[in-house]
Amino acid sequence: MTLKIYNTLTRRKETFISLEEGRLGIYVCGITAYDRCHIGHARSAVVFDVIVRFLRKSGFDVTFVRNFTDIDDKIINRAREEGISTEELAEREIAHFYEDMDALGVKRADIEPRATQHMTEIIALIERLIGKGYAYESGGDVYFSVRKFPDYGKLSGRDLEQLMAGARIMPGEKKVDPLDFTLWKGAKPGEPSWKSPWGKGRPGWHIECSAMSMKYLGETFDIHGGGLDLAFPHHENEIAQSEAATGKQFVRYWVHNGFVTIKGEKMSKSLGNFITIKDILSHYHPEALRLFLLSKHYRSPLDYSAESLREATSALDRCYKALFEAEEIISTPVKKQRPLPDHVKESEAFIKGLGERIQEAMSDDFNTAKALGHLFDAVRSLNRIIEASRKRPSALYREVLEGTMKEMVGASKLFGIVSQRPADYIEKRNLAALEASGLSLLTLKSLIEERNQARKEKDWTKADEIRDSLAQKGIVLKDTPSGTKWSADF
RNA sequence: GGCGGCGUAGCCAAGUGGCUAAGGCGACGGUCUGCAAAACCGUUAUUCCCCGGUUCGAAUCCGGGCGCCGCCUCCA
Repeated sequence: MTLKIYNTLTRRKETFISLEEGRLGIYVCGITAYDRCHIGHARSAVVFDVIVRFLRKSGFDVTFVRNFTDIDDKIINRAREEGISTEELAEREIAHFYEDMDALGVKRADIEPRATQHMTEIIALIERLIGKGYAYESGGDVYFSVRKFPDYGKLSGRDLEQLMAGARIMPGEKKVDPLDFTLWKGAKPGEPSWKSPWGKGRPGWHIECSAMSMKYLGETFDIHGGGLDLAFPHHENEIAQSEAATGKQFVRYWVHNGFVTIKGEKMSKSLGNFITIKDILSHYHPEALRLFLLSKHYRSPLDYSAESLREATSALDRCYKALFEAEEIISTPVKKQRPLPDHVKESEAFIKGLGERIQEAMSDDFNTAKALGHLFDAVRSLNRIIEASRKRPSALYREVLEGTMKEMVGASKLFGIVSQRPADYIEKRNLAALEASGLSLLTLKSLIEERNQARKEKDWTKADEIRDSLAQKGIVLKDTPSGTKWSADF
């Protein structure tokens, strides 16, 4: 199946062809380690996590690189505010990042390079640019001469004259041209610094990504990703640095994810309207967050609200509930070998095609929203099979349910959802509800017993009173043929 | 101001020239139930922001409006 990817560079959906057959390299800009991650970071992480899973599932041998920026102005300022070293701060925030990513089920990249561990490569790249006349040293700083790189602006679609209008030379900068950007910053007293041919200093933000991506993936590689806000100037500058140095195309496909907004506005550190991953996960299941983040196409803006997370939770519940019911039926012995109705066979065949439909949707520029729609179609079909097996049990359902469940759980792996055992998911929710209700399991059971006694005596008023009072505490009762069951209010 | 994107049901969201406009959340009716819950079945956009145009045919392409958002400064 051909894979189509929207390439920011060409502004078109293109057929993806890897540089080397069966293998590909992907580099995604990681975080600057100075603060906790918010949902915007979660979106980027989850989107590329799913993209990498999909590429691997499609048969590619993927090398996935995601960096950490562990030295820059923000880190220096924040460390100073907190009275700790930049290393301590970066170390702490990288640990926080892993904590969040592990909770979210985002897999580690194959290589996770840090800027401070690649000074040799960074300095070598800057020297190469100076040697070729694309960069110049000025009073301990090194700058890139934007005007010497004719392709500048090709990614973000701007020309130099437009950029001139907004360009300024900040106090303390020693640029020749306001458009030029920093490759190396001379150290001010008290700042962390590394030795270089231009004196002590530290790298600019853009050069580290060029140096590290090319080190691990080669001078030309397949995919470079990141948030849409990085397209300009960060990625534009990466192209300029890398292509000026090598004379080769830097990246073949540029993939940018859209923003998470809140009340329609971009969520960002600078606006202060962000919600951290940690905060969200204290209220919602990590898989509900993943489902929410994947519910819309990765390039579109995605508006966060508590309501949207609740909806995602309901949708996730729907998946788990269906699988849980299916497991229950499987574990209930049935002797009769009644033949299965045609509609059950149709549903079974339909579910068996799920993986293929998801593959197709994902092959069209990673259309997770469409793919998830297919998953929910399968949930409905599974529920139909469950319904039928409840009406007319047959031992033959066992194999049907096992096969369809396996297909659905297997397909969901791509999205990193439904990864728990359904019984565990349901039980965890139920126990949480029980705890929140303030009742003990014993009390709850005796209340259910009391109600069933009332039901036997057809004292509906009393039975309903008990049920209503439990419902108010978040415990829902269901009277099923196999007895009364309690659960959280899903 | 320059560049880019978006506007599909009550809400979220796929679909970007032709089969009944996916799916989720919610609401309503039915089956089940003592009544419920869950699940299933059905209903919930004769129409895709508005106005023109191209076409045998447009939510989808083109032109013009209106509205919203992003980038142009650090930001996933």
